[in-house]
Amino acid sequence: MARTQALMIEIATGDPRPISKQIVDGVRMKVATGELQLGMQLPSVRGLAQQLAINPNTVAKAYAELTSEGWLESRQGLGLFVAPPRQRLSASERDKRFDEAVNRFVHEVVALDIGAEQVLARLDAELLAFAPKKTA
Amino acid sequence: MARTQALMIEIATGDPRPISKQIVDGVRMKVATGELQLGMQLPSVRGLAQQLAINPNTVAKAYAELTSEGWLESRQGLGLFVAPPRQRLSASERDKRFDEAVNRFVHEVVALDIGAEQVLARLDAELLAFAPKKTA
Amino acid sequence: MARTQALMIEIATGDPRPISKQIVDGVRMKVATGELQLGMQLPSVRGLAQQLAINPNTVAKAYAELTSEGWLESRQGLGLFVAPPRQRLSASERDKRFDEAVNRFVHEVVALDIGAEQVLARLDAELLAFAPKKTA
Amino acid sequence: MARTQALMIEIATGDPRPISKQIVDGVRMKVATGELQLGMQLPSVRGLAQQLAINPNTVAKAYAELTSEGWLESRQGLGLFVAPPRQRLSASERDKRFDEAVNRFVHEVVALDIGAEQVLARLDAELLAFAPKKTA
DNA sequence: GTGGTCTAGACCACG
DNA sequence: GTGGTCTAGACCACA
Repeated sequence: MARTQALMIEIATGDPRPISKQIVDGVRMKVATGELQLGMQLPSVRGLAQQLAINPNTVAKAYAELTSEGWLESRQGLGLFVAPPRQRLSASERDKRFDEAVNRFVHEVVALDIGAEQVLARLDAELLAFAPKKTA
Repeated sequence: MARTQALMIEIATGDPRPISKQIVDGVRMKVATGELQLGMQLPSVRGLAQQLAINPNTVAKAYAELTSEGWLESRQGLGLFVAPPRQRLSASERDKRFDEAVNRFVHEVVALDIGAEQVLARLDAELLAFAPKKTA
Repeated sequence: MARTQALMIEIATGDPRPISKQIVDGVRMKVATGELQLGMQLPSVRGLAQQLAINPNTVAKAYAELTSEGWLESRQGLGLFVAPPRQRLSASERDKRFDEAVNRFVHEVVALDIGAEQVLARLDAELLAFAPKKTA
Repeated sequence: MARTQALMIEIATGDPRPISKQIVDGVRMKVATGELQLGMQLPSVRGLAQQLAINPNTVAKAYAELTSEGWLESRQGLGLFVAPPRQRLSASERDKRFDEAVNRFVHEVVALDIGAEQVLARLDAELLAFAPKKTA
């Protein structure tokens, strides 16, 4: 019950992020937006590796990270599934990471000399795209 | 007022960015905010390296990147100075980097499961702090 | 400053835990007991791998897990160091994991038909050995 | 009173233990606490497999392990029954498993940075709940 | 079939 | 020198 059709994860060769991180980000995104819902099965390590034409170990590494972060859970011999959401980080840790992310982003944007209005408008649009969260 | 007093750049050991990038970001930030103004001289490679207790090669590499990007210019035998503002990046390059920054930031925020309103409010405040740009 | 002498981590072939997990547990233990103190450098990936006669990737995997858990932090090109302690898990997550650990342990002990007094005495001794925490 | 009503063993999808081990642990627990008493019959392999919606092979494997450990005994053509209590494990085997369990538990608790007093108090309560052992 | 671990060896960025 | 990533291929436990 609850199988994924294809799970269109894309990896871009030009992307500076390592492949495994792209997979992690992609899956995390799809779970956050509800495209991947609670209990859904993910493509197999070997399957996704073949689909993306990369080494299975790379996929396994990404899945392992997602599992240790609590996004996925493995059922022995069956595969990996979207795990029930739970609060994994302490409030202080979340705040710290949020601060870091904001700082880095502001640095970059200021360095590019882009107006505040433009930045906010863009982010408003991007973030609203993630408003419809898990329907479960 | 053509000399810098100290150039308080800070290196954080916990920061995931390489040290050279921290320097580049820091200088770019200070130029963008006007803390480092046109014509001001930067600390010498050896001086800053000693002040930060890091390898001079690392400082040199950062300065080289800033120079090639047009933020600084070297005057033979005198040292490095803040360069006159010119179009440092092509429009397409700026857009590309902006897209990347936005993408990375959105990814991180989604991963932390922080609401769009909170993100926008925070960024609004942070960006306004940089409104008084270059006095040039 | 603050180098490790040898860091006697031991891996037992008879141990059912995978090698990388043994390393993770060992380091975590030494940090928790203060044997490895804040800012101390860990043996290099290649060095520890050679010392334990295992593959460097296995050490790297263990170190990566410890880093993502917040026990260690890497300084580019320099090595890995004990990170400042911070609260990484939410209270609810901690409680959940504690419950799981207690449950599993009680299951095992009951299955072995070992008296409660004996269990408590043993644990009392084991846990007190970790009383002298970080002197920093 | 030689028949079990249902044998409420529960399988948790999030549990890191393999399903077969969950069954073994569950049955061992129920025998140890006296919920399953001497001579009681266990549900059939197929029945339990259907009830838990898992592969019959998995149940068979768990029953085989329990039988080989002396918790259950099969009566040809009748089914599996709780075996009379005998020394199921040698003293050295018991000690070995106890050591392992203690070690694993201490590792986990240390990793969660939970105080010794809290751990002991909790275990004290949990273990006392199992004081009324086998009525046999 | 599934995921998990380990080995071996390569290449990269950083200092 | 340091850690980080990726590939290739092997072996294991589990269902």
